[in-house]
Amino acid sequence: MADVAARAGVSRALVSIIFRDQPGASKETRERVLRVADEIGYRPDNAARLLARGRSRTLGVMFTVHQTFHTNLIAGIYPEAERLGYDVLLSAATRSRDEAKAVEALLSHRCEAVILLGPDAEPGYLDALGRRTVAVSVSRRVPQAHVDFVHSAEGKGVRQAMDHLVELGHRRIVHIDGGQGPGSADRRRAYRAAMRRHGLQAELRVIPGDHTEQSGIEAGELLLSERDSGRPLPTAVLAGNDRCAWGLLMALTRAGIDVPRDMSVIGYDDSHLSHLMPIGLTTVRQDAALMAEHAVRFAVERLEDERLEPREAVLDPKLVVRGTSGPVPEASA
Amino acid sequence: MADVAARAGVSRALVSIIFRDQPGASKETRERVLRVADEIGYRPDNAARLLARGRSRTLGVMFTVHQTFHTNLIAGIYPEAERLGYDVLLSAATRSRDEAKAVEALLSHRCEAVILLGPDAEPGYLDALGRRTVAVSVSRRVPQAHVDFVHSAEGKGVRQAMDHLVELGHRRIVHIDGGQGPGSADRRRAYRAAMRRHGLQAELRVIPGDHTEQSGIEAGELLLSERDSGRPLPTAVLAGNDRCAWGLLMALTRAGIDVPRDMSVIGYDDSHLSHLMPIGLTTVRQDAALMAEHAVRFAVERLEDERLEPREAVLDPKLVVRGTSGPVPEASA
DNA sequence: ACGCGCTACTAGCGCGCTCTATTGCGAGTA
DNA sequence: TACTCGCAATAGAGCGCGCTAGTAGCGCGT
Repeated sequence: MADVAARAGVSRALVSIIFRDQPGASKETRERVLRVADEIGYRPDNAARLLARGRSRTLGVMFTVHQTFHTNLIAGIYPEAERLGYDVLLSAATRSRDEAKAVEALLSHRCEAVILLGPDAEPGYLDALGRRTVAVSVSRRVPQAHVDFVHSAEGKGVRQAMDHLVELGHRRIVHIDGGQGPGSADRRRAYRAAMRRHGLQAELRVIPGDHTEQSGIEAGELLLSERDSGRPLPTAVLAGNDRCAWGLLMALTRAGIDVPRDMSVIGYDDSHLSHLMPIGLTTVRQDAALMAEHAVRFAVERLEDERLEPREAVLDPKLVVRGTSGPVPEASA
Repeated sequence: MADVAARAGVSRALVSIIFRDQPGASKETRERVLRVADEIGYRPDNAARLLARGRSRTLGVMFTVHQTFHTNLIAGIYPEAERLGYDVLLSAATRSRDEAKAVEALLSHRCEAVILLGPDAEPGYLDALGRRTVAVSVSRRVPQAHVDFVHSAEGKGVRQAMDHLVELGHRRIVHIDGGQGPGSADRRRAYRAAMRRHGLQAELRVIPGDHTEQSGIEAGELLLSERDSGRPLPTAVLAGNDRCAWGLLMALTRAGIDVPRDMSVIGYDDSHLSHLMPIGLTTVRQDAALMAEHAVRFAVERLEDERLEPREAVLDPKLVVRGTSGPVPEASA
């Protein structure tokens, strides 16, 4: 920076002003300085900036490798952060690197706030973290922790999906559970409520699973083996998420079950998987871009007004009807 | 830090020494300082450290959202970097944020080197970047650029896969291409060479595609529609990668084609997708952990010895035989 | 008595930048 | 002429740390 100043015949302070796009420099000087900087390849050093500013204007994002939905969120976080003048730093939690470690890395790089994508940490940790810094939890609600929450109204999404299936004449509707995954508890509860509301409590059935393709495959194999021993297949399945639905479809297709003719399948997330099958997966869309936008806004607003208390955003998901849901099979109608 | 020093009754310098785990402080003082620091919640500020040190000991990693293989690499980068005493910062390229932008973010945060996972940028840019800083390209080879390369011997992997298929009696082997994707050109070339070597040049066929499930589905539909107009199906397909293989399997299974009875399918990457089908996907494993390790080592070694020239690591991939490859169908034998 | 080497600790500069306060200067006003 | 005003530009402190060059104290041998 000093070099640039010397070469352009101005003070370092003026160079600083120019690189911060602040008023206080004439057009000509501005251009000259920028040109000189370009010539000698000068680029402002962020670390020093942060240090001098006291504020880093940087948001940290903790995510989990292998979670497809997280990548959608990340894609949505960048533009919103940029719009609000914040920088974004990413840190991944992996098998050998737990969430706390990923968060520490962010904090030590002076992130002013952390956005946690589907955190799996215990409530006590989240609460402590939320009191030490501004934290936002996406996709996971932990009411007792001092952090913002952004998630979708799981209940509403499930209800829409269930209403859709019932309207198509389905009665034997099974739910494959998402286990400990974010939102699963709410989805399970909403499934149960919907079954009761439609007078189908006798048909209610939850198959344990998790948010992986593997659990969909296993659930499918379970259902198929049951069919072989006489129990009728359900006419519709509400999967815990898209990956699970995808695994289920795999198992069904292999067994010659035609979806949606013989069975309807509904996923959850509207991830990129949904578009893969030629017929498309009927699923519940969680608007990742909107969730990301809220998460960033919550963080930034709390940073800029310390008195603000953590808030909660519950976004409405939307049923996206594609090819894997259809009327109930003739035989069962 | 000054607070800690005051509270512990020592100088700032000593606190600094203790937090850097350097010799020069007695056991008792060390413990006392650490205890005090813990009490007032002090944690060293990385940004200031970097600034003062001149060296950041931080590696930047640019990756692309939605690339499953990248997440495996990331998981492998962390432990190796930690082992060598380096910190890791992640920056994602998305639809609205190109690679250059992601790299700039890393550089402005004082990363000493950047590791580019499957970069898609043009050679000129890579070369310029490689001269400005230490850069490592993983999965993509751009010989004319001044950067290290880590990739796997695509040719060897393809050859193993082809030998495996030929040994099983296959002759009509089609390759679905990976388009511009990293490694595709080599894989395509190796496929051609293998076909010729086995005297199958007459059967040689490359279907254009890319590294997505969608392209696998489309290729599958193409093959099926050709069958309907009389052209026999290939007995085996070598897909551009696992995602493509997965899409192909989807299309085939839907059409009642049994894999591997009617057709063999081989993927590439050994991503987590490979384990999803009950029978498992025969694929070529690229050892992500090993690639990550090499990438980190290349970067670090070049950082610590400026005279070092960029190097290239070509890792041997390994064919993993699972359930989607089998002997050629009776009728075609 | 002296120097010597060792450990435990400290003073204080500087990393590259931001920011507040201040100066210089030409134009507008009374 | 004397003044205020506004703009362009600058001086200089300081952000939180690392690091070099020290100092103080102590046991040792001569």
